[in-house]
Amino acid sequence: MTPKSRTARKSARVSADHRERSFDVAYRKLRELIVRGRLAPGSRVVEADIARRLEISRTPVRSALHRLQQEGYVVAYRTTRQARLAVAPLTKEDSHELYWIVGHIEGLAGRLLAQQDADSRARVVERLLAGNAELSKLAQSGGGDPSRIFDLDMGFHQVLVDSAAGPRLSAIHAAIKPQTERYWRLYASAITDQLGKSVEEHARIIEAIERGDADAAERAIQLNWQLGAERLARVIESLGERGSW
Amino acid sequence: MTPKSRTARKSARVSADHRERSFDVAYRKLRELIVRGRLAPGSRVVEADIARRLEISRTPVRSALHRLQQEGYVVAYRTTRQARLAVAPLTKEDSHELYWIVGHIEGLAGRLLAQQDADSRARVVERLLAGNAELSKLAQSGGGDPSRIFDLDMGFHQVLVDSAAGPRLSAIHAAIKPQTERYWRLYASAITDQLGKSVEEHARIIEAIERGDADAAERAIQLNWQLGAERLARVIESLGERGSW
DNA sequence: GACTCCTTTTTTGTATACAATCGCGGATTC
DNA sequence: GAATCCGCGATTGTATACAAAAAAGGAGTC
Repeated sequence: MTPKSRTARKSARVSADHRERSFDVAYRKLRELIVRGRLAPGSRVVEADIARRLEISRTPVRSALHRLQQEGYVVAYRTTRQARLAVAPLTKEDSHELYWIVGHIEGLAGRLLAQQDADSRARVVERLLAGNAELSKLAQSGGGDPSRIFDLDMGFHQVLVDSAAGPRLSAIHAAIKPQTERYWRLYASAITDQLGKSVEEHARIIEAIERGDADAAERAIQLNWQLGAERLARVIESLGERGSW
Repeated sequence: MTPKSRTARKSARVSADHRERSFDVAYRKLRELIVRGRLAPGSRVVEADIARRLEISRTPVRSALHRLQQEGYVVAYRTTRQARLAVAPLTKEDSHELYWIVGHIEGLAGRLLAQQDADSRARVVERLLAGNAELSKLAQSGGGDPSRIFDLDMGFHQVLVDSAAGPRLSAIHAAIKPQTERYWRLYASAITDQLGKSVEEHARIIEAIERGDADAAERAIQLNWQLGAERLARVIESLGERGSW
């Protein structure tokens, strides 16, 4: 019964014949569970449990877990012949490494973007300005729900990468960047307080891209993430590590 | 018969009870086949074929292929419900993106290294100097077999990463860096001609690390890879793309 | 009570069966 | 001859059975 009774397939979507591979479903759902914190940092991950929970067999779950492990959402301990997996803990050291890596990856994308021709840059700059203006509004009004802020910030960085990065850079960014959301969520309230600073940093990024200054663009993006890591570290320091175990 | 007759296991290594998971064996062997060019760039990769060739079942082969795909050794086309895999082609654009990414990843490691205390740095510098001296000797004598040169160069970069990078940075580097070997091998003769330049660039990296100048160290490492990409691009230009299809 | 040894249970890794999908070639039609 | 459709072999994705390994528990000993 567990793995979706096979006869009941005709009842699936008729029009959008768009059946996703269970592998992808498992990956997406698991990643979401981890990022949203519904799977606690440090907690064991057992293939059979996940399979039951998602109502699929262990096979696609295993594939998804392998990928999540390689990307860093899940870590293995006792890595002898049989691996035991756990949700990656959230620590100050890890957040530091993670933010610096993302800063460098995105910084490289920004460099490539700043090297594009003026027309392409202008189109991107327009979109970046629009997004950052929204953020600025929320920063000044003080309120605004965290998830909206997060979406806007994510959009900003996504535009950077999408408009300049090649397949490799995009893939690395797509694999790593979402992990910053785990830290963001954990300390959301404290971070959104300092939203104004981030908006200001974004403005400098946009300026550098607009005038086609690749070095400056890269440095500005790195600085944004570097300062973000410092802000996060201070919050972690004052609140204590919530997710190490 | 194909998947290793199960009864014949007692005959395996008696002392070193170190049975590697077939998953890991498959990953290692496949990666080696691709890097050494024994699986041609652009050629189809069929699970069952690999399984037969390695004398294991499709299950571990699939796991290995998933990982290789995520790392970029293998690419998927027709990515609808059924993926079809092929060995990643070697192109000028890809080499450019790859080298820049590696330069940034290693550059970050170099930055961290330059920030360590003077004692740690001195120990690392010593190892780097030794390796680079060997390279310099080979560069001046002109001869020297390419694989020795490659090993020395790889060792140099490996020391950089191992002595400073955290788990995430190390993992990314370990996944991506070996792919540069594919390009190296393809144009080995032309590259080794210019070995002297690379040795000189390494020397600047070592200097920066020695005096603890993080910015300079990072820039020097990036420059080494950036110039490497340019040297490679010139060679590809003159010889034509050998592995695109 | 702490330790060791052994048994039982849980969990992972591998092989294999089967179903869904894809791709290619050949037959058919105009 | 070119285009279209059909059907069959090739290939991938999923489920499941089983074996190896690790962990958990329990009896016995000191």
